[in-house]
Amino acid sequence: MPEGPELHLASLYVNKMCNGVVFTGPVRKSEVSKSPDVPFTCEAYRITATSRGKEVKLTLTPMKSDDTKRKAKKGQADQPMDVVFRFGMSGYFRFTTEDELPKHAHLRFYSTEKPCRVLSFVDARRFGSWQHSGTWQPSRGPCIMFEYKSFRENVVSHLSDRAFDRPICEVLLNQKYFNGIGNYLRAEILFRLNIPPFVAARTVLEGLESEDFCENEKPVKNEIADTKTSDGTEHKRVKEETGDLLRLCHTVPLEVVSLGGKGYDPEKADYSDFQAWLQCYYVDGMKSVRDHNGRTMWFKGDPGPMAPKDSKSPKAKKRTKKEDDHDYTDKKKVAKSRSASSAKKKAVKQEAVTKTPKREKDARPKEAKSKRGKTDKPLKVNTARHEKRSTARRRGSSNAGPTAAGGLRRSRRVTRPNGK
DNA sequence: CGTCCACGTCTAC
DNA sequence: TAGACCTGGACGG
Repeated sequence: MPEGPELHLASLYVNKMCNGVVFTGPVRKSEVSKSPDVPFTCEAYRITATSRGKEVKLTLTPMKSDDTKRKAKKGQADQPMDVVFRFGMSGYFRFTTEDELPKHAHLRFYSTEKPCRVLSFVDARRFGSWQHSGTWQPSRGPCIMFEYKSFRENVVSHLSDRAFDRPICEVLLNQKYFNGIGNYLRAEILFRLNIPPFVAARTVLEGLESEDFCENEKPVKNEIADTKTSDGTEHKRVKEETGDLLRLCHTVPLEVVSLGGKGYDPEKADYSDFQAWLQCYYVDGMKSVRDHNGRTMWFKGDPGPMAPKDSKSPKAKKRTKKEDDHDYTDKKKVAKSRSASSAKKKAVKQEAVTKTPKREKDARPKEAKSKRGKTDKPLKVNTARHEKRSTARRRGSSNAGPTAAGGLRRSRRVTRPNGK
């Protein structure tokens, strides 16, 4: 989930769910988490949230009480504390009753409610992190959504930075300049402007002004015009996006925010709106290649001059040694055995804490290129009916597969929503 | 069962 | 510029 829009939706979720709720006691961390303990405990405090780019900050505010004046009990906080979170690949917040704690709830805030409810930072992969008494990470630039003006100025005034020597698609992931842009957003943004992903960033950006002169232009609705070409293939022509690249880095993420909860609230695990919103990322018919950092770049048309020279011979990687395979990752599937009886301590299977070494990569280059004429597949499969994503599922280039941002599991939509 | 893939950083050679 | 860090879902055999 986590790109700028999801982090912001997470902050809205926290503010909505925790409005009026009183929290109490210490902040609790899971056994397996490597992030720092949060040294905060208070009889009664409130929680509010804000977001900036790809970070969310929770503010824990002690409530006034008689105790406060009487010099609260030792250890009790009387000053607010900020905890800054980064979501990694799988982080999110959930507010549930105590007995419905989600799996992987690594940091928890307990309310004073009767059936106690808990605000949890949930993160299955644990790539996320938090820092107490924190501030926004200094190395990250202004938020693309809510600090638009300074975001623009920061980019435009630093175009001489060597960072802009790289392909635009890779620079868009540089959080020092594009705090909030992630893998699906870079694809959607470049796609809207038809910018080849592997063109030098400076080339694409030079000439843009610090000021956004489009700001007041009415957002011309993107018209979609279906046209038939000689070969009978149906094409959809996207009519002019308003604004330059930097403006789209601001408006496109905001479109996701406006989609609402669907994008975030895992509760209603309904990502259909989000899926329908995607025009390029993981969309059937689009191309994809690994960028120089091993991340999949989705695009249409020309990849651009700086495209990876197919260099990475993924296959050359060969098997990784076999020797070490003894991961003692005791997989005790949570046998939902409802041993309601006493001892609840050990019952809670902990995530493996073994330090077992060597496991394979996450983003490792894979098969590449497989040029294929556009021949078959006139991408107009609305006939469907039972249509199980039966479509070819070649990786490395040219098209989709399952699972993606926001959980784009299952079949991919093949036709644009507004395409007729 | 095993392999591949995933919305992102981090640090170490 | 590679790995490291993780879990789990989709798929293939």
